[in-house]
Amino acid sequence: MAATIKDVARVSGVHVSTVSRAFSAPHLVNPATRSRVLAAADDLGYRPNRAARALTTGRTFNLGLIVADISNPFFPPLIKAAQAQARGRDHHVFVADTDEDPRVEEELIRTLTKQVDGVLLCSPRLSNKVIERLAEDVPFVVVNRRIRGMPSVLMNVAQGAALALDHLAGLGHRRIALVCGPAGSWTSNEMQAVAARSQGLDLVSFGPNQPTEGGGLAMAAEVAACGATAVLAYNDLLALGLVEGLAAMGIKVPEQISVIGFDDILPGRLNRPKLTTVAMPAAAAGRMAVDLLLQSGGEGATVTLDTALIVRESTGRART
Amino acid sequence: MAATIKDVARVSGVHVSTVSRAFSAPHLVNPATRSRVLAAADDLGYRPNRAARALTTGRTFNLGLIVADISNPFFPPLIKAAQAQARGRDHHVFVADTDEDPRVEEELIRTLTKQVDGVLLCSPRLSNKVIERLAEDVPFVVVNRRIRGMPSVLMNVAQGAALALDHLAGLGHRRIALVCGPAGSWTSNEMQAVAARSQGLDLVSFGPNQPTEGGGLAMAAEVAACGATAVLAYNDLLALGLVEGLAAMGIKVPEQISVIGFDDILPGRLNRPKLTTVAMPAAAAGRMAVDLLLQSGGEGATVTLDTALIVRESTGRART
DNA sequence: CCCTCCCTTGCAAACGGTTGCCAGACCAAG
DNA sequence: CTTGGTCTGGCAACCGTTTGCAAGGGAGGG
Repeated sequence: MAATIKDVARVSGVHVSTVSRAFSAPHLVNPATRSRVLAAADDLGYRPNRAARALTTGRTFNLGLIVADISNPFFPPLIKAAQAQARGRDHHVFVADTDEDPRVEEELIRTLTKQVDGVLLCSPRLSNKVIERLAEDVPFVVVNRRIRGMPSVLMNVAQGAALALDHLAGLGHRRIALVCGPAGSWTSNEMQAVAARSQGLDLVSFGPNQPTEGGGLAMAAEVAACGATAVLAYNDLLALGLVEGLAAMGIKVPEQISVIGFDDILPGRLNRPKLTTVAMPAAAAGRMAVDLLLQSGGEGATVTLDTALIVRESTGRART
Repeated sequence: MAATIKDVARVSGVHVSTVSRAFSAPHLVNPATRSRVLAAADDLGYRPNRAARALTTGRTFNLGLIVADISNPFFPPLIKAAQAQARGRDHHVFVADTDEDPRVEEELIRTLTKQVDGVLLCSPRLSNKVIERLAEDVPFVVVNRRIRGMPSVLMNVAQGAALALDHLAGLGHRRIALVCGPAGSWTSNEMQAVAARSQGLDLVSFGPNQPTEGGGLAMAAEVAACGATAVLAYNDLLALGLVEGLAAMGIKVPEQISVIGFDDILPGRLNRPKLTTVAMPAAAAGRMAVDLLLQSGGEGATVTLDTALIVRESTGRART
C-alpha cells in the first residue's frame, strides 16, 4: 500500500539505487537529479522502510529500554532523560516493562534483539549468567547492576546509605529497621553491606519485599513491633507504604518512628510528612547510559554517580 | 555474528526453506527432520530475525503505544494493562513518550510505522487531520479522543464532571474554578462543555495549563484570588500542585477551598489530604484499546467507559 | 505391475532497501 | 585529437526469512 523505493524510482525515472543514494548519500548524486527524486518521493509520501533498511545496514537507530515496573515513579525521569539524549543522537527509544518477571524480561530482550541497536537494562531481575549470554546478541548497558565486562551505570547507593545512617545516628537513633527490596537486587545488596559494617547501630533486616507501596504497607506491623525507632527503606514507594501503614496503626512519623527512603520520587515530595530520602541521579543515569551505548567504544566502562541525602519531614529525633 | 537460518540449514543438512517451515509450519515437515533441525537450531542458539520476517510477512507482532508524558502517573496502569493484554495475544508493546510535543509525536509515529502492527495513541496532541493522514500508513486506536471513522476508546468525562459538580453543589459551593488542561485536549473540552451547561453555578475558567504538578502550582495564586470556594482540575497532577501551592499561601484544603481532580492516580491517594477525584478506567481502556487494534475488524468502533466519583478528603462544605 | 495421490523437501522469487563495482559522459590538460 | 581523471548513475548481489510451485519417492488401490 505505502509507496516503496521502486515507486519513487519509476516516477522519477531513475534506478532504485539512485533513489537510495539521494537519501543516504546525497553527495553521490547530481543535485538536479536529487531534487527530482525528492520531489517524486514527497508527493508519493514515500518513507524509507526502516525494518528493510536495518536488514542490510545492521543499524536500526532504535534503542530498547527495559524496566522492571514502569509505574514506579523512579523510572520516568530516567526514561525521559534517555529519550532526550537519544533523540539528540538521532535515535529513538522503545520502552518495555517486565512486571518484575525475569521470564518476561528475557522474552522482551529476545524480541528487541535485531530491532534495536542496543538495550538499556534498568535494575534487571535476570541472573548475571543469563544476561551475559544475551549480550552476545545485542549490546547492553546495565543500570543499577554491576556485571563483569559489561558497561554499567551505577548509583552510589553505599554512600547514600551511609549518609542516611549517619543522619539517623545523629538524631539519636540506635535500633534501625532495614526494609529490603526484591531478592537479587544489586541496590538492596549494597544497602545491606553498608548496614552490616556500620558501627554502634543495632540493625534489624526485613525482606525481601516487593518494591512497592503495597510491600511497605504489608511490613508496617512487623516494623512497628520490632522496637526500632527508625527505618531505612529500599525505596520511596516502600517508605510511603510504610508511613501509610504506620499511620493506620496510629503511629506518627516522625514523632514516633523516623523513615528514610531512596530515589526521591515526586509523590514523596507531595506526601505529608514530606519524605526524607536519598536522591538517586536517575536522569543523569539515563543520559549516561545512552552515551555509553552509542559510543560503544567504551567496552565495559563503569560509571558511578553520586547520591545525596535530602532531609525533609519524615525524620526526627529519636524518642527516648 | 548471530546464527541465521542458513547456518541452521547447513548444520542440519537441509534447505533453508525446511528450517523455516520447521518453525512456522511444523505440520509440513517430517517429525524426524524437524527434531534434527530444532536440535541444530538449539545448539547454534538460533533465533529468527523478526525484522527480516516482518519484511516478507508484513506482520511484526509488535504494538506501539504513544503517550504524551510517561511521568504522569495516569499512564502506567493503562500501559501495564495494554502490555498484559497484548502479551496474552502474543504481541509485545513498545512505549514511547512525546514530551507533549506534536512534532515529536509525528516523528515517533513515522518511526513506528512498519516496525509495529498497530499503534495506540493515548491523548494525542496532533490535529485530527494529521492523524487521519498518518492512519493510512499504520492502524491506529485512539484513546481519549474522538476521530471520525477511527476506532476510539473514550472515558465518560462528561459524566464524571457532572458528578463532581453535583457533589460540590451539594456541599454548598456556588463559585467554582475550572482549571483546564492543554489546548486541544479532548478531555479538557468535554469538561468545559459540561461546565458551560451547568445550572446555578458560577464558573471561572483558567488555562490552558500544562497538565502537571508545576501547572497547578503556577495557578494557585490566581485561583485563590478569584473568590471560588472550590476547584475542578483537569487532572490529579494539576490538583495536587494546586493543593501544594495553596498550602504554601497558608490556605487550607478542604477547610477554605475544596479541590477535585481527575484520574485517581496513586500520589493522590497518598497525599494529605487524600484527593477527591473522578476515577478514570485507565486499565480497562488499555485492554480495550489492544483488543480493538488486534481484532481490527472493528472498523471505527467507539467504546466509552464509565467514570466514578471517589470522595476522599479534599472536598468539604463551602465556607459561608 | 502400473497409476495416483500424498508427503516431504528443494528451488527460486519475493519483501524493501543498500552498496561495491563498473561504464559512460564530460572536462581539462597535453 | 588523444589521454586521464572526476562525476554520475546503472547493475546486481546481498541482508534473513517466507512461500508458491514443482519434483521425487513411497504407499495404496485397481
